[in-house]
Amino acid sequence: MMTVEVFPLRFYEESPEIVAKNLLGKFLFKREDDAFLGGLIVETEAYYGFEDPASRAFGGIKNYNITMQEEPGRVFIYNVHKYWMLNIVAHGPNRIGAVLIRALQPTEGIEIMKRNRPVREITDLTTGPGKLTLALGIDKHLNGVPVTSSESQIFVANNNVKFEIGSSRRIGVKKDLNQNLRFFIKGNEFVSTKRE
DNA sequence: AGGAAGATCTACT
DNA sequence: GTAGATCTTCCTA
Repeated sequence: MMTVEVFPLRFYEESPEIVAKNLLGKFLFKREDDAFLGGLIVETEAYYGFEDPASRAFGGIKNYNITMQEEPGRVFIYNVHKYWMLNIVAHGPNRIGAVLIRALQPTEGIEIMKRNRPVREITDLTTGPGKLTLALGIDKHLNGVPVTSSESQIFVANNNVKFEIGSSRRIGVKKDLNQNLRFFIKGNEFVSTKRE
């Protein structure tokens, strides 16, 4: 693998919306023995705290969502409909928030990921929040792990690419806020849905 | 101990 | 476009 440049904690100490956009085009890697699984982040969604009816923190801090209000730059994982959702905690001081990783463009460990989640087309491998956690072998045990160190089992690394950012309402959300909080790389074929 | 909800996915029509 | 399957967690009793 190429040289790895991770981001410091302050990269994640911004509003979820800002971090959601800043994470696009960056690498996400998960360590698997001697191999790395992962790829480019091509689709994200921002979630806030008590004021966001779609947020896991809506209704109060509980055991299972406590990570959302703790230190930014850490993994926050919860379950929905049998699948694990991968988030990265992102918020200013004394706030609550996280960024949901919705889709990856696979670049590393593709063979292993295909074993974890057999598919015919590579465009089916990690093009959805539940799909990518299965392919990368991510579950609740990674909850709280910092993505700010390349020594972590899972981390985010820098990458310099140019692209246009598209946005839309969040996917699958019953009670959404009145603004676009889903962001994706325009024209990328690994975005989970064409909806804009 | 049981019921309900959910930021999903797949397979159909 | 929609129905149904499926799991983890929370709420009430």
